[in-house]
Amino acid sequence: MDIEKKLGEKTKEALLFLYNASIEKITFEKTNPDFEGDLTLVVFNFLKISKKKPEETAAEIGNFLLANTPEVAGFNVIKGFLNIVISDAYWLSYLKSISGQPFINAELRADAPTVMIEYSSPNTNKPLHLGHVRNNLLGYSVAEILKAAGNKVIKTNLVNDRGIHICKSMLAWQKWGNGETPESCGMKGDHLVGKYYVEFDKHYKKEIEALISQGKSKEDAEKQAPLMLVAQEMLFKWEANDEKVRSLWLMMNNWVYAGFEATYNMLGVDFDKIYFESKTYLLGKNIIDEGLAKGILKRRSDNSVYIDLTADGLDEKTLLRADGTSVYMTQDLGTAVQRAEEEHFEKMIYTVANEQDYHFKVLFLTLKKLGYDWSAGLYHLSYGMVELPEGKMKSREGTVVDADELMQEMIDTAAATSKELGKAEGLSKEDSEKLYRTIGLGALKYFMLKVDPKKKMLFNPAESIDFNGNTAPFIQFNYVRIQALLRKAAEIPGLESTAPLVFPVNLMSKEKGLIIRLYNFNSILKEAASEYSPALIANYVYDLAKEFSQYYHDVPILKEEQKDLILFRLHLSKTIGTAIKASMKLLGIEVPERM
RNA sequence: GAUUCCAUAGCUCAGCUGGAUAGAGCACAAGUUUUCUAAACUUGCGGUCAUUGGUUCGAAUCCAAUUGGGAUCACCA
Repeated sequence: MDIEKKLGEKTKEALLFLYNASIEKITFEKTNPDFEGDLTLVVFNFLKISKKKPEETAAEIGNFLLANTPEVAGFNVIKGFLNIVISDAYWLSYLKSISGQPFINAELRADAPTVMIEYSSPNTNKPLHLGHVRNNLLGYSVAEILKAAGNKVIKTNLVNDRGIHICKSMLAWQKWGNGETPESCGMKGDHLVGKYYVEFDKHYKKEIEALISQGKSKEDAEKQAPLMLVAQEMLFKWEANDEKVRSLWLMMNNWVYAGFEATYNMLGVDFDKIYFESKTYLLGKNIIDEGLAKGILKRRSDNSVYIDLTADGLDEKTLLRADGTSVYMTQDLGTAVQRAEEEHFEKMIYTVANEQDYHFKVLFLTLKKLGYDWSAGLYHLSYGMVELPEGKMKSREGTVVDADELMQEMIDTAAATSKELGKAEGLSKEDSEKLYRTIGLGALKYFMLKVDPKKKMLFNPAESIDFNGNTAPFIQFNYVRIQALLRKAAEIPGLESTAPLVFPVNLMSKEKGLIIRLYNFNSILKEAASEYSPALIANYVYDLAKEFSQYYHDVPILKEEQKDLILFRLHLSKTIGTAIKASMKLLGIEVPERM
């Protein structure tokens, strides 16, 4: 049984017995490392019922717990803090109970809740950049965490494959591309299409400048620039199913998909279901009609349709233009309803940057007002943007950090560092390249996931991402040390023991600390799942690896003289290795066997 | 103007649901390897938790105001 739960119940008994009072909720904290003990009960809240001094109250409860709870080995009182020492026997029995168990139970109950999580959702007019990388890693990791916490997860991607931005790339390619293809120029398809998106912008800006110098306002110039007019015409043709435009669109989008696939593969993310906006952008209009019929939506005199959310502290939101065409919100309404009809889900998570907080507030509230019960399960996983030292990344100004380039740089750095340290000696070319990928991409993923998703994060291209300290390579390194120990142990004659493990009677403080960290895994996983925060897992696994690193440094394992102790320490190390690997998997990070 | 998010060491970040002397990593300084992989370990340096006020036995944490910064408030996506 969970030791905190048990102590909580015993404490309730103590309060009833000592002070004839019942308290609903008892919580314990980790004991401050400066004091002896494992769990601490703060008794200030109980002074009202005990009517005694803090020290006295704490001592009385401590004595009760000591007398009535076999797991409690002792206690000490400092001011209002009751520091409780849990017996080594309890921690050892806990370690025994998880022996050989996987840290994550993959088996799902038949009635496991279904969670749909949408992430990535790129535009198909340019390659992925660092902002997408955060989105992808976050979405993938949250999906893994939710799975591990016992949910059935459906990963989806809503690809924005139509719209004016795509037409801009198409038009520029048509005008200045000379028929070049990814094959002919050896460029990844998404990068090639992105090149023409930038090309469009370059010429477009010149046209605007020319118009402004002719005396037009900036606003008019942007609308009247010939290139923009042609791009818009292209969009109309696309919507009218014009054959030529459609086939150009299809060809260029396919280039992009091939490029994205390569990036996704390298990042290690995947999807169960991919939606395309070209197929969903017309959805939602019927919902508008229903909403109008119910009187929830209103029509303006110019025929446009809106919902009035001013009573909820938001604004009036237009849902259909005066000409009857949809806006972004319309198709988001439609897509949500379509998904709810296709799949039963308890939760649907949208992984989208926090610049769209307002959009999702409106979306969820509108669905609620339209009477969809399932809208209560919608959640916007709003994450902070990745910023550069000079501020926000801007694709058109070329200040973006390209995803493919960054990943390659990380792998190259990993390779250079590995060679420098002589870590890759004796590995085949294939194995060493796999190792560099594992380390380089691990460093990148950990760097992005260790930060609280809600907070914006800074990336400074001038400072390379670290491989030392609080990083994935450090965690991987400690996993590797454990595997090296286990390999060596297997070669030591006579060490292999088929007899049951003999656990020591007393634990070293580092050993106890490590077992307690293992014990904490489940509650951290639970919290990470309910907070949608891979950062909690990242911090956890770093702390575990760091504590192991200290243990490894201070305590002999294979060099220990007593065979029983060697086997015990190996067993503990192996269990820690399993926990590290499982935690890293939740972050989408692999661990190597040697490095 | 309205709404909203943020502010912790030189830098990047933990510290959520109020608890003991605010923690890591990087950087900087010094040390540790005939001993299981030194991408390591140890020690030192470094803080008015933006400011002010409030609630409380107790506030980095909750509330309010102020200052500074970001985002949003389109018949854009």
